[in-house]
Amino acid sequence: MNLNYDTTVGKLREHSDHEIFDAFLTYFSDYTKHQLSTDHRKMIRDAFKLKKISKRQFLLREGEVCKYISYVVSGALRTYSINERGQESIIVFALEGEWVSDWESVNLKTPGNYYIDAIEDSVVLQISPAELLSLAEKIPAIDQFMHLEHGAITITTQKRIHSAISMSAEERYHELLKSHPQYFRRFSQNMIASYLGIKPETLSRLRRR
Amino acid sequence: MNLNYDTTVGKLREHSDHEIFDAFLTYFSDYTKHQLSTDHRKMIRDAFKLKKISKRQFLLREGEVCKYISYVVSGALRTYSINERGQESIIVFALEGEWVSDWESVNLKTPGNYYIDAIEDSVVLQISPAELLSLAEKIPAIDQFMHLEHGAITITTQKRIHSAISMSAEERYHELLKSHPQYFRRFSQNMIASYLGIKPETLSRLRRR
DNA sequence: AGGATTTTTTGATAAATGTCAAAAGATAGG
DNA sequence: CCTATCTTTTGACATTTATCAAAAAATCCT
Repeated sequence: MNLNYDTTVGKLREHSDHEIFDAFLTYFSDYTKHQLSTDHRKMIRDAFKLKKISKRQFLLREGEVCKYISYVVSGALRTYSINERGQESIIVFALEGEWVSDWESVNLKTPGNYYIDAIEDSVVLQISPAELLSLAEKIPAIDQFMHLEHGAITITTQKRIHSAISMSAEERYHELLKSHPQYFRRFSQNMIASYLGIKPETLSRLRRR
Repeated sequence: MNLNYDTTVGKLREHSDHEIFDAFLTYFSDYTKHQLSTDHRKMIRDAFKLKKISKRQFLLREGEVCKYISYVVSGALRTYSINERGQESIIVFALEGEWVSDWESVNLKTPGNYYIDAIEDSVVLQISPAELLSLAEKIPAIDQFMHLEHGAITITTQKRIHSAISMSAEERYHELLKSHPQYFRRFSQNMIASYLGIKPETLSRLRRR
């Protein structure tokens, strides 16, 4: 469906596909403290689809049914919506080591309301929820990994909801500075504002203080 | 630690503990389409602790380490925080069939920032995350149940974040009316306002239109 | 039922944030 | 290196939401 940018984007050639999968497998066998048999490693390799996307390329558009959950190997992506007035709101940033998807669309198989695109040239590993569940049934490490990941995602979202409903724009800004200083290095202020749910002008004024 | 209100709250006597567990087991063997062996049913019964709490009683206070994940059998609870200015913000409502916990505290075993209390007389089934994981390892139905529940929770929180950062108070109010009309029947406007992240006065004014 | 308590509404005003327009500054690509 | 484009800042003003106080309405308790 999307072009494969391998041939045009030099940076994406830095690591071979083999090295990427290897790093991924090592990462999460460490994470779960399970040994992975050669057999299991092969099953995992076969189940995930490696995808390289360049800056501004889309993984998903509004109205499409989201087919995959994507693990970010490198780079940065965002999930965002655009409302009737043309206003963009960034729901999540996904950096290396994080998962991204339109969770409603991918679970319910309904057309989604979100766009997902790459903020930087990125590499992701994609898998459908059904395949992931089936892997989890066969490979305990994957099963455990999913439980752990879910726990981590739930913590993050609980915090985000808390800050969105209980803090002023200024407090949210300061909290984000503390909790995610990387965001300010990697993303434009327009994007930070959109993530905080405020206008770029407001963010600019908060910063002046 | 907490008093058991069985003897004082008539309403809580409507169902015997046995009936409650039975309904719970049936509910989720239906949900997961797995048959539960007598053995597995017993293991689940033993792992979950039934707790009856009356209106305004706390399941968790700020500063405590949250020990349990609670499945709401009947009634309604809320998770909320109180900031420096004494301002209450409701992070989630949990009705029958939903799970409630301070996810950060319970997963990281750190003192939490939230209160959890009962809005109505309620019955919950409690289990520690460690025990739940260990059950999941032994009982496929539980394992599958957790994966499904996590999926559902992720959908809900994604929606909540979206509405919190991309909508005005008025839009959030109308959305909540559509998505959760039960809330308006069961909870005071003070609580609805706190859930929407606005003042009760503002909610009252939105309603007038 | 009746008084106490809590919740909801209303009004006047203040504070926070948004809107629109334009300038200044930064960045990307030829 | 220069121009076109995009991002950030600033200003004037509009709108939304909060704050504080008090009245009205609903609910709780005995």
